[in-house]
Amino acid sequence: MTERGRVTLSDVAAVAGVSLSTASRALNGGGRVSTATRSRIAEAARRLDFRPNALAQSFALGRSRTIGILAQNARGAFTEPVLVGAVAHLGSREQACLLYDTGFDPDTMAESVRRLLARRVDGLLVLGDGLRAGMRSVTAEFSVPVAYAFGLTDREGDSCYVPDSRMAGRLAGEHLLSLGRRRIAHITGDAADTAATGREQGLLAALADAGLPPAADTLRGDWSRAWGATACRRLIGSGARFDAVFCGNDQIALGVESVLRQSGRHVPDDVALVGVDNWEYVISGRSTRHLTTVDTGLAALGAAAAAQVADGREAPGTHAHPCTLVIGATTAGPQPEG
Amino acid sequence: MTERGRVTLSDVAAVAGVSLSTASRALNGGGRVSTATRSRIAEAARRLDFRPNALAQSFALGRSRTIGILAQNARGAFTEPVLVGAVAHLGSREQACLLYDTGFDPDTMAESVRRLLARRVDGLLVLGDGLRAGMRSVTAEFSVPVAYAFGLTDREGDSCYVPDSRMAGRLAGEHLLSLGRRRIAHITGDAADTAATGREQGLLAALADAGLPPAADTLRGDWSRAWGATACRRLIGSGARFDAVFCGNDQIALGVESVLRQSGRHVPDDVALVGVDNWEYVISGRSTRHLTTVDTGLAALGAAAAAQVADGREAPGTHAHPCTLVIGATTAGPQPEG
DNA sequence: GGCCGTTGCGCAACCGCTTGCTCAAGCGCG
DNA sequence: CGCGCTTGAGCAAGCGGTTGCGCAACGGCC
Repeated sequence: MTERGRVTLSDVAAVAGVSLSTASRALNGGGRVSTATRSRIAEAARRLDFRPNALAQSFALGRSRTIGILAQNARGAFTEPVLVGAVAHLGSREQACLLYDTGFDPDTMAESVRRLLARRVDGLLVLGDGLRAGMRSVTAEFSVPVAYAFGLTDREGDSCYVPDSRMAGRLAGEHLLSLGRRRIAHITGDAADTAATGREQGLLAALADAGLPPAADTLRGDWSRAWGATACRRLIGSGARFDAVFCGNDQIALGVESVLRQSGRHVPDDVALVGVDNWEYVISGRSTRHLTTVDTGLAALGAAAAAQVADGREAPGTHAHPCTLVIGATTAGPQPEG
Repeated sequence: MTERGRVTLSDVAAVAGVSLSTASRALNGGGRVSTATRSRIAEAARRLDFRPNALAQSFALGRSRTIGILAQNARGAFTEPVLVGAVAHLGSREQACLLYDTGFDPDTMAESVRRLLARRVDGLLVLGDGLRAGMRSVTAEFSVPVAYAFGLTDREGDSCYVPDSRMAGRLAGEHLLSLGRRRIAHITGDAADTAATGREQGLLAALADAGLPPAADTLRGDWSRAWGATACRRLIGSGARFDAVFCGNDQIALGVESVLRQSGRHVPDDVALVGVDNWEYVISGRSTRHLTTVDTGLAALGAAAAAQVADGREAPGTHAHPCTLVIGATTAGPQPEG
């Protein structure tokens, strides 16, 4: 025993003077074992520094302690945080994960599903690539829990986790209103993207609650800085008066800010600015944040979806994941730098 | 057989009319099996759609098909891409991964190491948090391959993968020189960070090769946009003449750009600008990139480190991972928007 | 005091696959 | 023609646990 290898359960049993089965039952909490015997075995395990062979255990139990992850585009800017959040959470629950980056090809995806089944994964997390199109549901092909993050499926009742876009718009709107802004314009991205429409709805709802109309019709384009600049010029050119702009994402906000300054307007005194995505990272805590933005909480979203897969039993269905407001210089105080 | 469960190897053996052992050897390629028998078994396996029980296989082989990942800070802005690159690569090699996000506490780390050993991981990837401080080497505690990404260890001979900071500076410098810029200034972050010093050295080397001095002394501060703005004002105030600024990261570059414009200088005609990190994401391919930057290739770095762990046999030692130049509007052509 | 229910523990089967060893057959060479 | 080596294939052990079932001891109740 303990020759030069590991301590096995039979070592523990021998030391405790019981049989393998009793030792197993004692350590797993199940079965009928007297308190005295149980503690004797526990003590022996502790003394020997017994660590169960996870491989054998998994095998005997038929559970792999592994969660499969199917990503349509793991390297996407938005999927990365979701993925990391999920993987980190799984780690904290002692679950390994096996990631297949399938792209959008149904055949590759089907093949990956077969591989995961062969590997006896304990659960499956499917990572979408945003809200553009519904994913094909694979829930029925698995007997283990399946959840979807950052995307919706074509099947009712699947556990889907998506950012709460309406909340993002509402948070931004309410923040601007709380600063006394009354003429709020909205510049956003792709109208086909439900993130854009959700954020817009949230903003409009906040404005409606305050009894205010938007300062101008929503300007829709793409998600780029260039579009933000173009749209801002158009907004200025239209003659509309506005004291705040809610931008569909941070890139747009940067473009807008740039044009505002060129036109002689001061940010945030003349025009306050809010983006979405919290793309600006802060390395040291000292530096102040430039852009006020809404953090969509993607990592937490990934963790929540992972929790559903690993631990189960949140109610199935679509979960809109909350977001948070992050205040920066573009809505607060004077803006001293850059 | 095939009752209601899975197809097992004994089913295949029975169909092929051979013993379990022969079937096992035939499918694994090893042992001595005649070509005829081998193909008969392969055919049977195909017909039955046999998929080996990965759990049992792992158990018998003593390999978990799992790589441990020890991250000091998984949610760091820079570790995320490294992590995703690594996890994705491991997936393509059929390796699961088990992530422990330990923080910097040595005790937590030691406990995680023990857990990973108990789980019989096939390899270990340690994810640092940049180049600030050396990590404690754990290579000796494992009999399986260990690699370190995004950080160096306190032990000679470990397999470490870090970004090539000098190359980043050199690429930026050579690009600016190739555009005809001759008065290149440098604004960068924390002088204690080897990423900052490496990039600076690379830039200076490129300038020296061209027989040019820098346009001004390097300005060192932090990595923030605010510092970029401050430094740029200082640079202008110093009266130095310059037609390009290489910025230690993209945030600094944004701050610099903002001040340049306020001061009436045109980017890139009057002053060209290069950052580092490639922080600007591009959602649709159409939109043009704003900032010229150096992509440090963190995902590829993670993949390379993972490859070393999973497949082994690159030479051990420190590997400086190459980076690439990404051209945007701040060095190319006229800058139409924002 | 006898009977039955409960409790505590061990025996042995089993999970599905890998692999060392054994044995039989085939074949070339002296 | 016989010997020994090579080749092909099977037997069975073992990996390290889990678990159904059986058995013995014990205690309460009529």
